[in-house]
Amino acid sequence: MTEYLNQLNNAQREAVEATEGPVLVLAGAGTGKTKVLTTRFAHILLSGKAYPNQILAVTFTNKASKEMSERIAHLIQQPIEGLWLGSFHKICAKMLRVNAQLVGLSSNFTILDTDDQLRLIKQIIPNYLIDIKTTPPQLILGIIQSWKDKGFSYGNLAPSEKNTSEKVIIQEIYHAYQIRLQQLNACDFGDLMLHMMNIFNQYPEILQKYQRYFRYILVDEYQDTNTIQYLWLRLLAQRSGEVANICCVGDDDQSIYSWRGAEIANILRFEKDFPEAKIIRLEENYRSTQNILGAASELIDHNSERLGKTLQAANKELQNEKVQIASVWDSDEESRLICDQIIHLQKDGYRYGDMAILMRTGSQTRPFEERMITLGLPYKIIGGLRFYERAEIRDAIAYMRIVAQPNDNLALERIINVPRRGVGSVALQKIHMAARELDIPLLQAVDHLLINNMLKGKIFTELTQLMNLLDQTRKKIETEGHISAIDYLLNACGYIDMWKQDKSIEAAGRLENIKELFQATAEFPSLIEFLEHISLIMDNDDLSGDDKINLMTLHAAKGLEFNIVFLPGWEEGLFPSQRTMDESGNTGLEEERRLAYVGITRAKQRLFISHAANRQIYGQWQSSLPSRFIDEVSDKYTKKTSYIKQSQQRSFRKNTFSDSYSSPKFSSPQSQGASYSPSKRTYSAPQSKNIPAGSRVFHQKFGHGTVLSTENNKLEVDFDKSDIKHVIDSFVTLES
DNA sequence: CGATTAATTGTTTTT
DNA sequence: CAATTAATCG
Repeated sequence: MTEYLNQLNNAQREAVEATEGPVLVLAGAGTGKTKVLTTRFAHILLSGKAYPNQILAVTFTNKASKEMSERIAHLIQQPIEGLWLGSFHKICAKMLRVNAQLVGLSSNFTILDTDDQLRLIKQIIPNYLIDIKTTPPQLILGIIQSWKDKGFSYGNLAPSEKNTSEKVIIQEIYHAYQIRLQQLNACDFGDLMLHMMNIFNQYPEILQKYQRYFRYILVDEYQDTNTIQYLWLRLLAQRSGEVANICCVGDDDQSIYSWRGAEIANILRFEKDFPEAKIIRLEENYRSTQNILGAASELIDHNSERLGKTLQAANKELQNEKVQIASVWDSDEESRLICDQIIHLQKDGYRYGDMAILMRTGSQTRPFEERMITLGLPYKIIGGLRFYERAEIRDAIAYMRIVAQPNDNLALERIINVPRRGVGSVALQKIHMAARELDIPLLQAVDHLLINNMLKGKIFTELTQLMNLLDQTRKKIETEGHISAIDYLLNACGYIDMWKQDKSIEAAGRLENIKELFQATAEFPSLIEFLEHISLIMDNDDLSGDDKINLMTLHAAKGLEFNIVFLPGWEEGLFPSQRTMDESGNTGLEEERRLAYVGITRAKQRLFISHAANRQIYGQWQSSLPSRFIDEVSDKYTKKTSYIKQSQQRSFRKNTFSDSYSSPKFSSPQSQGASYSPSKRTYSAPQSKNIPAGSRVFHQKFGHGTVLSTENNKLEVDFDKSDIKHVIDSFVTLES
């Protein structure tokens, strides 16, 4: 029965068994944080201390909560339902659906995405005396967002927050914005938390209900909680006259979201809020080799504001393998070097899926993508442009929204002229006027204008057709289900055709994405439930699975681990980012350093860091110095190699980073399967084929071109929109 | 109204 | 340099 406890070390076991009272677990990288959380959850259940729905477990990402629920189900040997397990926002949304009327919303409120928020702000701004040049809508939205993160409604803004004349005006915009949201029966991400906080404060009986309900509270990634999340947790945990059973797990060295309002101070404040709190440190690292861990520790030691931990490596393998640090001439050399190394390691038996390239910014993926396409290496980009943020997906979702909720004005605005229906700003203005005069939603206003013959010609026919289509779709949902109804709508309204006729390279990928969206829809019983789901979710990154090299930002890599990790672009200005240092000075620098620490500690066996002396920024070549982080790690754990001379002399050779490693030799099969789609941005090598010189071919990345010559499976192609390039034949399709 | 063209502006990081 | 946005013309 308690078999699962034997799998833990002493500190872990202590953290699991200390179920009563407040507990703070300081869990270093790779010390089994998730294991502790899930085992603790299972332990509470299996020892009969609480029912599944009496435990509140908050994580930061949906991905993390998904993993947690899977692992818990595995531990207790049965699937569990009705859990209060999810991201802060998801749990707040769940609570708010029940209590919506208390803040003037009905329970089917919409959750707006950034796009909608911005559109709303832009509509409001003209009524206020504010210069869009100096304070763009983005900035205004950002300030409102940060106020929400700190728990300020427009009415109770702290005086210190309105220290400039602009901010006083923005406060008024904030007010107007909230009024508009209420009219739309909508709220934004920040509101999910803020509304619940206000409800808790205004209606103590509701707060008490939840306090009594949740007998145990578990919090993951505690170092990344922002002020309002902290206040929310504290309200739920601090019952009067009782000691709360709250357990927070975090690592102050891995706090990398302060730009989003996260407060490391929360983790330091824990002891003050819960004086009798038990603090448990997990310091035994099961992930990385000693050299990797040593380098990480040395680096993070340069930070001053930390609680301090000493990580011990449990892994005694590969002791001679040092962290490789390479200097190269430019970013092209860098991607070449890393890709060569990847090929090498793959031949030595490592899987592509065990390797990752982690970088500071999303745009750094480009040179790697290009290199990998030419070499035929399979890769996938995790994060990047989020699936649900793509234009075609948002359009399709807007159609679903207007079907599900006819008064969703923002959705209508998005699709009313997509595909083109001749509705421009003038016609839209007319609809807006009618809606305002009669105090009705936009869709009704359209109806009104149509009935009274106030729209002419093309617009009249097109909009009449659209309105009929929407009605038909709503009926079809009843008879045929939402999937075929939506499918019908998108085809009949010409949206699908619009992309079919689009001759740009991305169009095919976009259609594929819409197909994928339908698949996702199918997993939900109703349209409403699907829409609720997507407004909160971001996890389209089906991590495991295919054997592909992982490309992602350092932020996206948090919580993951890989056998082989490459960290390119360690240059002053890029990493640490100049912008962060300008904006937040030393605090910013320390956060960058934590980001570097997160990057290093992702690696289990081998770690490669590199910097280029020259890099293209805004199309301009700029020379840059090695990152200061490189100097902060001593030779004890690292081996530095410069490739600069060779590369300049163009006598660059393969077998690059290290020639001294040894690993098992066995061939692993080349992965095959899915094809390259530009918007999904994953890629694997297809079968090779015979293409004679002179053929016209199409390349997913470079477009159309003529084959000049062939050599084995390599083609020399003169691309119409680009210059002559060498590509592998399997990346190209033959045209008639 | 919409399509073409000129100008400008920017690259963190995400629930 | 590319991608988005504003401006202009048809």
